[in-house]
Amino acid sequence: MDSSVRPYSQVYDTLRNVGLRPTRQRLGLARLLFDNGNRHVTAEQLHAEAANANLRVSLATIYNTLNQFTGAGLMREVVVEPGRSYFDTNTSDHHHFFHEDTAELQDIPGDAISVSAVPEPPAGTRVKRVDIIVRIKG
Amino acid sequence: MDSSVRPYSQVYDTLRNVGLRPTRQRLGLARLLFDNGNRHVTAEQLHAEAANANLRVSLATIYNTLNQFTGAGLMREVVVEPGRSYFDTNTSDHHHFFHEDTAELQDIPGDAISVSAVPEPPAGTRVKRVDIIVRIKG
DNA sequence: TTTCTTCTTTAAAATGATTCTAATCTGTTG
DNA sequence: CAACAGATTAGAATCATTTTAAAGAAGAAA
Ligand SMILES: [Mn+2]
Ligand SMILES: [Mn+2]
Ligand SMILES: [Zn+2]
Ligand SMILES: [Zn+2]
Repeated sequence: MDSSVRPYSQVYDTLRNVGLRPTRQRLGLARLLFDNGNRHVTAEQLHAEAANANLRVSLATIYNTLNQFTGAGLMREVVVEPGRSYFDTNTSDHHHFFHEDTAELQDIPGDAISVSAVPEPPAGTRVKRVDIIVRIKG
Repeated sequence: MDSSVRPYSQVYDTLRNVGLRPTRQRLGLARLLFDNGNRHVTAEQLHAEAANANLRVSLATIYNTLNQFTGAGLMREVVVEPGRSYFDTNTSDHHHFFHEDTAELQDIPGDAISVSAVPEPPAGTRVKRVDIIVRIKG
């Protein structure tokens, strides 16, 4: 588990497990995303971060990768504002504060909040997910 | 209260009250929006509906009007999908089912669902609104 | 009602996020 | 290594929304 000795091995295996080739770009992005705790990033943010980390990746690849990671269940998409999407490395059951001033997301652990008595979904439908967004301002 | 006698008077007063000139376009859109129970519409949907009702309004005016009505507190914006916004004529405290198949919103009355123990917002912030989206599929 | 001012509407262009295209490159497997 | 499938990328395209700036309509004053 010494990341200085096997720097890429964990994400490498993760990528293999979900059927994605461990390319230089995906490995680099996976490290940025998963090696630093839970993250909520937009494509542009991640692109800037990659550039900053000397990882050359096109914006198209950023989008491809975020969508692939999300499709593979490694991340999830959070929609709070019209116009742009956030991608969340925390795939466990949880909810969010959204800081309207700074446009930042912050986790609310799943057990710190809960919905009482969710009404029956309309006949013929089933609940896929319940999203709670607590919008806050300075 | 006979709408065939005073067809526009209610929305007319509403517009005056919020400081918006009662123009032909705003009056027509307000009738489409408010005279038929609660609605959840996208700009494109309302534009099509207006055309269908023989009301000539540009798409730019649709956007202007939806944003002005929202700013005036006559409607609110609901964000559930990346890429487009829904505008809701129901301004009371309530939440939503979102049908992922049909991309339609359906109200959940405020008293039919509630959040237990919303955690304290981070220091220096206050809660502006809590949005609950119950995502459902056929 | 005429005039004056301010607000509104609109076509068209601009913007911004995201996706697509199609050419080039790279990882994997034999 | 050879061959192929899959991945990356620059740039174009798309789509929702906003902006621009010119023309039109509403309200106030006279
Ligand atoms: Mn997506
Ligand atoms: Mn808006
Ligand atoms: Zn999260
Ligand atoms: Zn609603």
